[in-house]
Amino acid sequence: MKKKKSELLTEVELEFMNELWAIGEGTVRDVLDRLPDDRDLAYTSGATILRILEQKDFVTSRKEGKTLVYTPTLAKDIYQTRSLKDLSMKLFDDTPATLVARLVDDETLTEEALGQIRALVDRRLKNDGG
Amino acid sequence: MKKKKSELLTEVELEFMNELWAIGEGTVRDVLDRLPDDRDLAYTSGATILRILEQKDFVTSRKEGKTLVYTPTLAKDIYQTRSLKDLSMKLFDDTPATLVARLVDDETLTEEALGQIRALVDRRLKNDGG
DNA sequence: TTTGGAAAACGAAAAGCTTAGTATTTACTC
DNA sequence: GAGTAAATACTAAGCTTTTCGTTTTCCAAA
Repeated sequence: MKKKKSELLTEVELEFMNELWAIGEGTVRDVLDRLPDDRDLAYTSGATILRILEQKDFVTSRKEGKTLVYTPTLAKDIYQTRSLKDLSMKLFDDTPATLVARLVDDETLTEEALGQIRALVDRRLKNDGG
Repeated sequence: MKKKKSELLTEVELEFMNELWAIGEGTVRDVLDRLPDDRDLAYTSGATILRILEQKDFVTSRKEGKTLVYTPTLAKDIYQTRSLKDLSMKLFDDTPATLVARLVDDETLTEEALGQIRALVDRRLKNDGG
Protein backbone atom coordinates (compact mmCIF):
# COMPACT_ATOMS: atom_id res chain seq x y z
CA MET A 1 0.00 0.00 0.00
CA LYS A 2 1.27 3.40 -0.89
CA LYS A 3 2.26 5.79 1.84
CA LYS A 4 -0.15 8.67 2.33
CA LYS A 5 1.19 11.96 1.07
CA SER A 6 0.05 15.00 2.96
CA GLU A 7 -0.60 17.11 -0.14
CA LEU A 8 0.06 20.13 2.01
CA LEU A 9 2.71 22.77 1.54
CA THR A 10 5.48 23.49 3.98
CA GLU A 11 5.76 26.95 5.46
CA VAL A 12 8.26 28.23 2.94
CA GLU A 13 6.54 26.63 0.01
CA LEU A 14 3.32 28.37 0.98
CA GLU A 15 5.18 31.65 1.20
CA PHE A 16 6.22 31.21 -2.42
CA MET A 17 2.87 29.95 -3.66
CA ASN A 18 1.17 32.98 -2.19
CA GLU A 19 3.28 35.25 -4.35
CA LEU A 20 2.70 33.18 -7.45
CA TRP A 21 -1.02 33.18 -6.82
CA ALA A 22 -0.92 36.93 -6.42
CA ILE A 23 0.90 37.60 -9.67
CA GLY A 24 -0.41 34.67 -11.69
CA GLU A 25 3.03 33.53 -12.76
CA GLY A 26 6.59 34.63 -12.31
CA THR A 27 10.29 33.91 -12.22
CA VAL A 28 12.49 33.19 -9.23
CA ARG A 29 13.44 36.85 -9.22
CA ASP A 30 9.82 37.99 -9.37
CA VAL A 31 8.91 35.98 -6.32
CA LEU A 32 11.98 36.95 -4.32
CA ASP A 33 11.35 40.62 -5.03
CA ARG A 34 7.89 40.36 -3.57
CA LEU A 35 8.98 38.90 -0.25
CA PRO A 36 9.29 41.26 2.73
CA ASP A 37 12.55 43.20 2.99
CA ASP A 38 13.65 41.45 6.15
CA ARG A 39 13.42 38.13 4.38
CA ASP A 40 16.64 37.85 2.57
CA LEU A 41 17.01 34.57 0.90
CA ALA A 42 19.81 33.79 -1.51
CA TYR A 43 18.71 33.58 -5.10
CA THR A 44 19.63 29.93 -5.16
CA SER A 45 17.39 29.23 -2.19
CA GLY A 46 14.45 30.64 -4.04
CA ALA A 47 15.31 28.60 -7.08
CA THR A 48 15.46 25.46 -4.97
CA ILE A 49 12.05 26.06 -3.47
CA LEU A 50 10.43 26.58 -6.85
CA ARG A 51 12.13 23.50 -8.20
CA ILE A 52 10.72 21.50 -5.28
CA LEU A 53 7.29 22.96 -5.88
CA GLU A 54 7.49 21.79 -9.44
CA GLN A 55 8.58 18.34 -8.31
CA LYS A 56 5.53 18.22 -6.07
CA ASP A 57 3.33 19.35 -8.95
CA PHE A 58 2.17 22.57 -7.39
CA VAL A 59 3.63 24.57 -10.25
CA THR A 60 4.80 24.08 -13.81
CA SER A 61 7.54 25.96 -15.58
CA ARG A 62 8.16 27.07 -19.10
CA LYS A 63 11.31 28.55 -20.49
CA GLU A 64 11.11 32.14 -21.61
CA GLY A 65 14.40 33.31 -23.04
CA LYS A 66 16.93 32.03 -20.57
CA THR A 67 14.75 32.08 -17.51
CA LEU A 68 12.06 29.82 -16.15
CA VAL A 69 8.59 31.19 -15.58
CA TYR A 70 6.61 29.35 -12.96
CA THR A 71 2.82 29.01 -12.93
CA PRO A 72 0.66 27.46 -10.22
CA THR A 73 -1.14 24.30 -11.30
CA LEU A 74 -3.46 24.45 -8.33
CA ALA A 75 -5.85 27.34 -7.76
CA LYS A 76 -5.57 29.10 -4.45
CA ASP A 77 -9.18 28.47 -3.49
CA ILE A 78 -8.76 24.75 -3.97
CA TYR A 79 -5.76 24.77 -1.73
CA GLN A 80 -7.62 26.88 0.81
CA THR A 81 -10.39 24.32 0.93
CA ARG A 82 -7.91 21.53 1.31
CA SER A 83 -6.11 23.25 4.17
CA LEU A 84 -9.30 24.03 5.98
CA LYS A 85 -10.42 20.45 5.68
CA ASP A 86 -7.13 19.32 7.12
CA LEU A 87 -7.29 21.72 10.04
CA SER A 88 -10.91 20.87 10.68
CA MET A 89 -10.07 17.20 10.80
CA LYS A 90 -7.05 17.50 13.00
CA LEU A 91 -8.23 20.11 15.46
CA PHE A 92 -12.01 20.47 15.23
CA ASP A 93 -13.25 16.88 15.23
CA ASP A 94 -14.37 17.43 11.68
CA THR A 95 -17.12 19.73 12.86
CA PRO A 96 -17.15 22.91 10.78
CA ALA A 97 -19.58 24.58 13.16
CA THR A 98 -17.01 24.43 15.95
CA LEU A 99 -14.50 26.00 13.66
CA VAL A 100 -16.81 28.89 12.89
CA ALA A 101 -17.62 29.19 16.56
CA ARG A 102 -13.97 29.85 17.31
CA LEU A 103 -13.77 32.24 14.44
CA VAL A 104 -16.67 34.39 15.54
CA ASP A 105 -15.48 34.30 19.16
CA ASP A 106 -12.64 36.49 18.05
CA GLU A 107 -12.97 39.83 19.76
CA THR A 108 -11.17 41.69 17.03
CA LEU A 109 -13.62 40.65 14.36
CA THR A 110 -15.39 43.68 12.90
CA GLU A 111 -19.13 43.93 12.55
CA GLU A 112 -18.58 44.22 8.85
CA ALA A 113 -16.71 40.95 8.66
CA LEU A 114 -19.45 39.29 10.64
CA GLY A 115 -22.03 40.65 8.26
CA GLN A 116 -20.14 39.31 5.28
CA ILE A 117 -19.89 35.93 6.89
CA ARG A 118 -23.59 35.86 7.57
CA ALA A 119 -24.38 36.84 4.01
CA LEU A 120 -22.28 33.98 2.72
CA VAL A 121 -24.01 31.43 4.86
CA ASP A 122 -27.43 32.80 3.97
CA ARG A 123 -26.75 32.70 0.29
CA ARG A 124 -25.63 29.13 0.53
CA LEU A 125 -28.68 28.13 2.55
CA LYS A 126 -31.03 29.76 0.07
CA ASN A 127 -29.41 28.11 -2.92
CA ASP A 128 -29.76 24.73 -1.31
CA GLY A 129 -33.29 25.22 -0.11
CA GLY A 130 -34.76 26.22 -3.43
CA MET B 1 16.56 40.41 19.00
CA LYS B 2 14.93 37.17 19.91
CA LYS B 3 13.74 34.84 17.23
CA LYS B 4 9.99 34.60 16.91
CA LYS B 5 8.57 31.37 18.25
CA SER B 6 5.67 29.96 16.34
CA GLU B 7 3.68 28.85 19.39
CA LEU B 8 2.17 26.19 17.22
CA LEU B 9 2.31 22.46 17.72
CA THR B 10 3.92 20.04 15.32
CA GLU B 11 1.84 17.29 13.81
CA VAL B 12 2.71 14.67 16.37
CA GLU B 13 2.47 17.04 19.28
CA LEU B 14 -1.05 17.92 18.21
CA GLU B 15 -1.90 14.26 17.98
CA PHE B 16 -0.95 13.89 21.62
CA MET B 17 -2.58 17.09 22.80
CA ASN B 18 -5.85 16.01 21.25
CA GLU B 19 -5.90 12.93 23.44
CA LEU B 20 -5.00 14.86 26.55
CA TRP B 21 -7.71 17.38 25.81
CA ALA B 22 -10.17 14.54 25.36
CA ILE B 23 -9.39 12.84 28.66
CA GLY B 24 -8.42 15.88 30.69
CA GLU B 25 -5.17 14.40 31.85
CA GLY B 26 -3.26 11.18 31.48
CA THR B 27 -0.05 9.21 31.49
CA VAL B 28 2.13 8.22 28.58
CA ARG B 29 0.36 4.89 28.53
CA ASP B 30 -3.08 6.50 28.58
CA VAL B 31 -2.30 8.59 25.53
CA LEU B 32 -0.65 5.78 23.59
CA ASP B 33 -3.61 3.50 24.25
CA ARG B 34 -5.95 6.02 22.70
CA LEU B 35 -4.08 6.35 19.43
CA PRO B 36 -5.39 4.40 16.43
CA ASP B 37 -4.31 0.78 16.19
CA ASP B 38 -2.22 1.28 13.09
CA ARG B 39 -0.18 3.88 14.92
CA ASP B 40 2.31 1.87 16.82
CA LEU B 41 4.78 4.05 18.54
CA ALA B 42 7.29 2.76 21.02
CA TYR B 43 6.59 3.72 24.59
CA THR B 44 9.72 5.80 24.68
CA SER B 45 8.58 7.81 21.68
CA GLY B 46 5.42 8.77 23.47
CA ALA B 47 7.38 9.71 26.55
CA THR B 48 9.66 11.91 24.48
CA ILE B 49 6.78 13.75 22.89
CA LEU B 50 5.15 14.49 26.22
CA ARG B 51 8.48 15.63 27.64
CA ILE B 52 8.85 18.04 24.72
CA LEU B 53 5.31 19.29 25.22
CA GLU B 54 6.17 20.03 28.82
CA GLN B 55 9.33 21.82 27.75
CA LYS B 56 7.23 23.98 25.45
CA ASP B 57 4.76 24.64 28.26
CA PHE B 58 1.78 23.05 26.61
CA VAL B 59 1.42 20.61 29.50
CA THR B 60 2.52 20.19 33.08
CA SER B 61 3.21 16.96 34.89
CA ARG B 62 2.81 15.72 38.40
CA LYS B 63 4.10 12.51 39.85
CA GLU B 64 1.49 10.00 40.91
CA GLY B 65 3.11 6.96 42.43
CA LYS B 66 5.90 6.20 40.04
CA THR B 67 4.33 7.58 36.92
CA LEU B 68 3.90 11.03 35.52
CA VAL B 69 0.44 12.37 34.83
CA TYR B 70 0.31 15.08 32.21
CA THR B 71 -2.25 17.88 32.08
CA PRO B 72 -2.71 20.47 29.34
CA THR B 73 -1.93 24.02 30.41
CA LEU B 74 -3.65 25.47 27.39
CA ALA B 75 -7.34 24.96 26.70
CA LYS B 76 -8.22 23.45 23.37
CA ASP B 77 -10.43 26.35 22.33
CA ILE B 78 -7.61 28.81 22.87
CA TYR B 79 -5.36 26.75 20.71
CA GLN B 80 -8.07 26.41 18.09
CA THR B 81 -8.38 30.18 17.92
CA ARG B 82 -4.64 30.55 17.64
CA SER B 83 -4.40 28.04 14.82
CA LEU B 84 -7.22 29.60 12.90
CA LYS B 85 -5.63 32.98 13.22
CA ASP B 86 -2.41 31.57 11.88
CA LEU B 87 -4.08 29.89 8.93
CA SER B 88 -6.14 32.96 8.20
CA MET B 89 -3.03 35.09 8.14
CA LYS B 90 -0.96 32.78 6.01
CA LEU B 91 -3.53 31.65 3.49
CA PHE B 92 -6.55 33.95 3.63
CA ASP B 93 -5.02 37.42 3.63
CA ASP B 94 -6.27 37.83 7.15
CA THR B 95 -9.84 37.98 5.86
CA PRO B 96 -12.07 35.68 7.92
CA ALA B 97 -14.93 36.09 5.46
CA THR B 98 -12.87 34.43 2.74
CA LEU B 99 -12.16 31.60 5.07
CA VAL B 100 -15.83 31.05 5.76
CA ALA B 101 -16.56 31.35 2.06
CA ARG B 102 -14.31 28.37 1.41
CA LEU B 103 -15.86 26.51 4.26
CA VAL B 104 -19.42 26.89 3.05
CA ASP B 105 -18.40 26.11 -0.51
CA ASP B 106 -17.86 22.60 0.64
CA GLU B 107 -20.38 20.37 -1.09
CA THR B 108 -20.39 17.82 1.67
CA LEU B 109 -21.53 20.28 4.29
CA THR B 110 -24.92 19.30 5.67
CA GLU B 111 -27.83 21.68 5.90
CA GLU B 112 -27.73 21.13 9.62
CA ALA B 113 -24.14 22.24 9.89
CA LEU B 114 -24.93 25.32 7.84
CA GLY B 115 -27.83 26.12 10.15
CA GLN B 116 -25.59 25.82 13.19
CA ILE B 117 -23.06 28.09 11.63
CA ARG B 118 -25.69 30.68 10.86
CA ALA B 119 -27.04 30.53 14.38
CA LEU B 120 -23.57 31.19 15.76
CA VAL B 121 -23.04 34.21 13.61
CA ASP B 122 -26.49 35.56 14.37
CA ARG B 123 -26.02 35.22 18.09
CA ARG B 124 -22.75 37.04 17.91
CA LEU B 125 -24.23 39.84 15.80
CA LYS B 126 -27.10 40.29 18.23
CA ASN B 127 -24.84 40.40 21.26
CA ASP B 128 -22.75 43.08 19.66
CA GLY B 129 -25.59 45.16 18.41
CA GLY B 130 -27.26 45.53 21.80
C1' DT C 1 16.61 -5.94 51.55
C1' DT C 2 16.98 -7.94 47.37
C1' DT C 3 14.98 -8.29 42.89
C1' DG C 4 11.88 -8.05 38.89
C1' DG C 5 9.14 -5.32 36.09
C1' DA C 6 7.49 -0.81 34.50
C1' DA C 7 8.45 3.99 33.82
C1' DA C 8 11.53 8.07 33.31
C1' DA C 9 15.70 10.35 31.74
C1' DC C 10 18.93 10.92 28.45
C1' DG C 11 20.93 10.79 24.18
C1' DA C 12 21.18 10.13 19.62
C1' DA C 13 19.91 8.01 14.90
C1' DA C 14 16.75 8.79 10.94
C1' DA C 15 13.98 11.58 8.20
C1' DG C 16 12.47 15.85 6.47
C1' DC C 17 12.87 21.00 5.83
C1' DT C 18 15.45 25.14 4.86
C1' DT C 19 19.16 27.44 3.07
C1' DA C 20 22.94 28.22 0.15
C1' DG C 21 27.52 27.24 -2.34
C1' DT C 22 29.68 25.75 -6.62
C1' DA C 23 29.61 24.43 -11.19
C1' DT C 24 27.31 24.62 -15.49
C1' DT C 25 24.42 26.52 -18.97
C1' DT C 26 22.42 30.13 -21.58
C1' DA C 27 21.76 34.18 -24.40
C1' DC C 28 23.63 38.26 -25.70
C1' DT C 29 27.50 41.44 -27.27
C1' DC C 30 31.57 42.52 -29.70
C1' DG D 1 33.47 32.30 -31.44
C1' DA D 2 35.23 34.44 -26.76
C1' DG D 3 33.71 37.06 -22.92
C1' DT D 4 30.37 37.99 -19.52
C1' DA D 5 26.40 38.43 -16.72
C1' DA D 6 22.51 36.13 -15.08
C1' DA D 7 19.96 31.85 -14.43
C1' DT D 8 19.70 26.84 -13.59
C1' DA D 9 21.26 22.24 -11.82
C1' DC D 10 23.29 19.82 -8.53
C1' DT D 11 24.83 18.93 -4.01
C1' DA D 12 25.08 19.23 0.64
C1' DA D 13 25.37 21.53 5.29
C1' DG D 14 22.66 22.71 9.27
C1' DC D 15 18.23 22.64 11.59
C1' DT D 16 14.07 20.65 13.38
C1' DT D 17 11.05 16.81 14.01
C1' DT D 18 10.22 12.10 14.75
C1' DT D 19 11.45 7.94 16.55
C1' DC D 20 13.53 4.74 19.69
C1' DG D 21 17.51 2.34 22.33
C1' DT D 22 20.04 2.28 26.67
C1' DT D 23 20.62 3.37 31.23
C1' DT D 24 18.73 4.76 35.51
C1' DT D 25 15.12 5.11 38.89
C1' DC D 26 11.28 3.58 41.39
C1' DC D 27 7.91 0.74 43.50
C1' DA D 28 6.14 -3.59 45.16
C1' DA D 29 6.34 -8.15 46.43
C1' DA D 30 9.00 -12.11 48.17
